[in-house]
Amino acid sequence: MKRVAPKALPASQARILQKYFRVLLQHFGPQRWWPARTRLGIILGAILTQNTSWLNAERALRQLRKSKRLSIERLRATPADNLARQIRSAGFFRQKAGTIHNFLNWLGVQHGGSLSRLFATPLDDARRGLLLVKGIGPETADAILLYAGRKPAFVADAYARRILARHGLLAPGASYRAARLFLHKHLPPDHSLFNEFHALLVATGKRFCLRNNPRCDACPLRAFLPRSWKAH
DNA sequence: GCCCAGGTGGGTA
DNA sequence: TACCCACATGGG
Repeated sequence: MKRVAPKALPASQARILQKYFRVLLQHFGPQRWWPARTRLGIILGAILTQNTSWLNAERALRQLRKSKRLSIERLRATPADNLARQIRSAGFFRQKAGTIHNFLNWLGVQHGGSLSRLFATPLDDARRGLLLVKGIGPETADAILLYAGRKPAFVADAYARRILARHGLLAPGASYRAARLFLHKHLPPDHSLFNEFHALLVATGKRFCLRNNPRCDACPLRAFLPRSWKAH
């Protein structure tokens, strides 16, 4: 019988992800996210940055700080139209003002207004609860759980999905759910790893993996791009 | 003027 | 389930 050289085992998805993480960390250094100081600031930032640049979200956050409304009680006491005016720079301001109130009211009813109590509940329960809040979808829920709650919930945002899809690790146009499942399946559930990895993917996406103008030739992950990726 | 940015929810087929 | 659309500001 003809002897066939054993095929080299394909690198496991887990190994590929580990490699990406090492390369990105080496290239960019630690990102030390989330760029907000307090848990409440992180949660508000997660809502304010929905489909919005962080610059505009940060302006809104600064305005809230300036008007001394950065507390659960004061935000709850601020009428919706007033709150909307303050966060105008973040765009979708009426919707986001509603979401902030929805979240704080839910927190009051379900967790006695205590973030510590919210984050003391098991990850899956906390996530299910957050998803019941109108205006909080899967990405915002994961950002809150990961960055404010230090829970291992990967934020499989647009940048993460775009990068993984271009590298053939996800199907093009893969859903949030599919991307999150993939990352959770192939990474150890470590919140500090999820935190740093997500932040590094955003750093990569912003600079090199733009929607219609990818700059793969300069990307630190260029060596891992599949040959099939020719859109540049 | 145009495209884009760390999404979400409601409607329709 | 899979699309389509409204929601809105500000930078390049």
